[in-house]
Amino acid sequence: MNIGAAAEASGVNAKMIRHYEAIGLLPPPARRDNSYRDYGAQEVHELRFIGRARKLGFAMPEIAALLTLWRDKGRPSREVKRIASRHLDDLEERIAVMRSMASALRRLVEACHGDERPDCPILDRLEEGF
Amino acid sequence: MNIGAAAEASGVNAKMIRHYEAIGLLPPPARRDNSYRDYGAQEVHELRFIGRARKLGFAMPEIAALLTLWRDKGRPSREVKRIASRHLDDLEERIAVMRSMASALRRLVEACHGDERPDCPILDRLEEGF
DNA sequence: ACTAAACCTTTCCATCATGGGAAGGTCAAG
DNA sequence: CTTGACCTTCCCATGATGGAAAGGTTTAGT
Repeated sequence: MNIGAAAEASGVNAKMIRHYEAIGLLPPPARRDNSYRDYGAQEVHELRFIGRARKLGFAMPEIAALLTLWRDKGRPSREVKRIASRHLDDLEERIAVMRSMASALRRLVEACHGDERPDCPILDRLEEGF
Repeated sequence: MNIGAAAEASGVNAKMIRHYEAIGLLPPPARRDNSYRDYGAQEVHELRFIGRARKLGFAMPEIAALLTLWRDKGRPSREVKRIASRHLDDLEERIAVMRSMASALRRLVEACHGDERPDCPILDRLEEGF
């Protein structure tokens, strides 16, 4: 299977597949005589795994760790849970930050009359920082 | 006022001040004989504005637009409100995405017993994608 | 007056995930 | 036999941030 077909089958585009190989996330695949990369079902399976982990917002080092654990059929689930929990904490932290940004902004937007007059609580806030 | 002092006074570090100048967000400041950048109260005021906008999560193009409006004392608040509203929508969209990531992950983490046994719903989910 | 520290300058490089584009080789269908 | 759709590698760009080098200047301490 060429890289384009593997991309299609896995949902990870060809550019990214090469990238994941370059950063060592994936082992270099077999090459055909024409030097084209050649992928099989297993590789596509791993690519799918990566794609799903990205959709859950895992960063690349975390994905690398999860992938290693996934390949190791005897891994302790403790390890996996630890990585996922840490990521979850991180996500929740970032959500909290964004929520506080959003609520501050929402108050300002609601307070701004938004017409042709120049006075605006949004700019006041950015100016004064109160 | 040297760049270091302006950084201290505004809370925006010197590296970033030069960067904002380089991307055209700030006009090039006066230079002293020694070619050091020379800042006054107005510049520090603008830097503070930028810092606060960053804290509210505005992206640089948005900040550039807000800064232009802020400088224009006769701007219609409508413009400002429009930019802020759009950013707010964007923030809320991203929060929603992250919340759905987090809740999916939370369910998985809770379902994983996290001991020395190898079976793990987190990996199952990444594998199967159900 | 000399020296060392603490500034300042520019320029280059790196991050992280993603992708555009060039230049060139290969393959399949018309 | 040409055309178009692949593939290859390599370089560059993003956005916000910062590290580091190599060099000039100012300030403080002796």
